[in-house]
Amino acid sequence: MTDRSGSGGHRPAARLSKGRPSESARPASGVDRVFHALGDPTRRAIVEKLSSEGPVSVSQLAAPLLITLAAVVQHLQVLEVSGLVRTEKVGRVRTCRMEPAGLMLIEQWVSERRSLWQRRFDRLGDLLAEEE
Amino acid sequence: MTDRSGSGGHRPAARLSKGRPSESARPASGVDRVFHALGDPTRRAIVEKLSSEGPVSVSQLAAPLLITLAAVVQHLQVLEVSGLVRTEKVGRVRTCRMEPAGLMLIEQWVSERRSLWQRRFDRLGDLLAEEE
DNA sequence: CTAATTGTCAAGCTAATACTTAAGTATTTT
DNA sequence: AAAATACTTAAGTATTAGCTTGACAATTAG
Repeated sequence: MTDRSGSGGHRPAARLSKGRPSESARPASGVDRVFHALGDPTRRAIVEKLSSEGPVSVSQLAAPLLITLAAVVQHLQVLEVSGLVRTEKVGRVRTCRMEPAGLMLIEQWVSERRSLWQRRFDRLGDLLAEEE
Repeated sequence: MTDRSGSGGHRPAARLSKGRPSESARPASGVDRVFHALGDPTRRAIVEKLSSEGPVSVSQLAAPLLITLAAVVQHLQVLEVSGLVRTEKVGRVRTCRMEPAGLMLIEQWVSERRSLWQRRFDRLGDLLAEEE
């Protein structure tokens, strides 16, 4: 999985229209995809199900969610592209499983936020100590 | 910050319309709000900026993002409700800062996913060992 | 072989959303 | 006091997206 942390490219050049801006021309990074994927409650529920109950079929995902197969397939597509889920079709059954590695980008991003913030916090502490 | 992990309540009763379902009547949990907030690249960029550069004003957030103040204010609202950001107005300037505690829900969620998955993985390992 | 099951794909529908503008308020500077 | 600055709020706009239906294909069961 290509690892391009950061939120680059979300701001295109000056826009000419008043409505919602269309998606950036810049390809989405790994982090973009993962956070986008988990930004939806249904998709989070899918990942949760796969982590706790293991590999299940598309139908088995759809049932408790009370949504159509087609809706599930759409979500799975997003999850697969993000690297959080892997699916495999054997016969007419597609089995879905969670990819734990997919969570690493999130952890890294959070970790980075923390350490950058901590660094600033510490610097402030030093400044205050200096003034005494 | 109320801590209600999990993705409950995203699936309402049988729907009567074909369009996108409207938001669940059930109140969004902390995790819902945090993931929803970070599901947007602009909001992630805001959090990144606050973590690395420290407290900045609304204007200072808007400038590099090349979006209007009003847009930033909308994003800040989402971020504040999620607990990731805190703002404070002194005079005419509103200063925004990152709340590191807001990241904990994410870490917990990811952590849970990992351990549940790992548990299943280990169980499978035991089964296979048993068969030999 | 037919019927049932599982999934796929395309198109449509409706709600959400990320931005804008415009008008206004409050504070600070000149 | 007037002008400039920083923000706020409401309403509008265009795009995205999460769901559905309908038609179809492939596999399995009877």
